[in-house]
Amino acid sequence: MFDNPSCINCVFKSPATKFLSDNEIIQLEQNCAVAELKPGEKIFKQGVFSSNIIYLKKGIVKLHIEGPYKEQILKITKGPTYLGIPTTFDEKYYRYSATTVEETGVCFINIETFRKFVQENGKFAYEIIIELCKSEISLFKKCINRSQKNARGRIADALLFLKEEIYEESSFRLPLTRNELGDYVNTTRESVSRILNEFHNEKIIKVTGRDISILNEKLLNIISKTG
DNA sequence: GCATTAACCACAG
DNA sequence: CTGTGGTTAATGC
Repeated sequence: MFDNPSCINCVFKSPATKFLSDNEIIQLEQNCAVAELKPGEKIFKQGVFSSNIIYLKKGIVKLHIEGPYKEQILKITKGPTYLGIPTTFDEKYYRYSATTVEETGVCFINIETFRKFVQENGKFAYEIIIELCKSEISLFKKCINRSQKNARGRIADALLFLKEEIYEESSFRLPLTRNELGDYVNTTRESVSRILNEFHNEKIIKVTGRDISILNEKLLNIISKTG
């Protein structure tokens, strides 16, 4: 499952690691483990001692948290990106979980090594900050989406997000079950089912099981804004 | 009151 | 894991 990585020649090198010196790259290689994960595998789990920063090279991942009543999917993200910085850098335990939703390549990076790069290499640190900023802004959007829109609007928003930010195509296969999509946009699986069917009947999207094609993006945009 | 929205429940593929 | 129908509670004219 684990291989010794060759970071210098990695084709998935992150913007941040491009600023590492040769010496630092060697340190990275010595303090990092690579793994290929199948869909549905946990990368890390809420409540467990956190000791690694994860670099997601490729693949799609859901970040989720066990709330007082039910599961909440916080965000869906794809590589290349780092995972777990907020919960590993300054916290003892993972405050949320990360689970793959498709074939995924990850690197587990020792937190002390990562911390050292941030402290000693300004350009590296700058790239990390940029990524954290983007993530926070995107979460602000989701916050508004979840709290100020009706169910149709929230689902429309999620479909547009998947199209634009994840797949970059109008047709894609839902990475989540209806239930999980509900956990993502704060609704029930029944409502997700019904609304996807409504969109289908209104010729806004084409739904075949988990396969989605967006037919009328303009209308979907309007729905995502107004419900 | 009346309509709309969405959650909850139950049952069936 | 999904889809559907009935019911119910909350909210807004």
